[in-house]
Amino acid sequence: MAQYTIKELEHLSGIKAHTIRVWEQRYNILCPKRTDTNIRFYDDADLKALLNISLLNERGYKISKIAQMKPEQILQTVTQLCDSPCQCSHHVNALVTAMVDMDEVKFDKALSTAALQMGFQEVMHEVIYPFLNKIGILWQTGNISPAHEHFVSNLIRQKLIVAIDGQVVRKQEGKPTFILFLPEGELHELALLYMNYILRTCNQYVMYLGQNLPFKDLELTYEQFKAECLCTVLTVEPERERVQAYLNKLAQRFPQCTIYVYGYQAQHEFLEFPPNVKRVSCLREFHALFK
DNA sequence: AACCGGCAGCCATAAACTTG
DNA sequence: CAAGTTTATGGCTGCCGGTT
Repeated sequence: MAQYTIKELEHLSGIKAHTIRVWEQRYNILCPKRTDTNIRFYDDADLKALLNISLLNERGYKISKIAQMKPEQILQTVTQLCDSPCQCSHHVNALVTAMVDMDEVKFDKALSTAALQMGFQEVMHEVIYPFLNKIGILWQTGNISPAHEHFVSNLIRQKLIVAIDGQVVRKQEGKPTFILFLPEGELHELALLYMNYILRTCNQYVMYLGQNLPFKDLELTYEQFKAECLCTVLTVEPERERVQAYLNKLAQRFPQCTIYVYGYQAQHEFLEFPPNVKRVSCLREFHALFK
């Protein structure tokens, strides 16, 4: 069972650590265990309870009212609220809960109901991305196990692949070709898959080469198909110090291409983008380019 | 020993809300 | 609408464990 510090709870629930302490002191909301040195730590049950409370609080329920409610009552009210459409944060919370439970059915159900209510693209932008951001915070602190990471990324991957499958685009004369790839050592594929989906919905012709692609193979494919555009996502590779050199290498080796670069490593302020390399700072922006 | 970062606990205050 | 109440947030201080 996972353990969380008060800071991690703050990130996951959006409730400030200070406020969590005050609520505990005033209303006995959450009674965390303590270390020998009196530091609070929380378990999965605490996290789930707080996610529900934060949802009610967000919807205007006063904390004093919530504190008076019994746990079953809170659960019931949350369920009622979740039935009303167009509320994104509860979908995100549902995903976090399903993840800590490693409950595939629940996870799938959360994704499906969200998709039913708002459509797949909106779910990607409004639910899955906020969700990945939230747990990204946990990944950085090492509190999420690799098992959790695989669990969620595989399920989301499946959804994306099914969605992509439904978008067949034929090569036509005069239509540009996009090559999508991740650099060597890079395995974080979700964003690249989503770019694939976006391009196909915008009726663009895509060659998807996937993760961990050696530079040589990229060159070979390029030579063979003469693509007009390249797209890539830099999450951990290349490292901070080597990103600039990598961008320059791409620009120099593929001067005829427009190269779109997304991902954490592409967002650093100090980077200088060569004229044919475009920084993608969010995927909505990327989508807007091809509408 | 001096310093640092994170935390608990207390107090003050701003902002939102309720009541008469 | 003014006064009172509730709630969230920020400041401050001292404590603790770890580091230099």
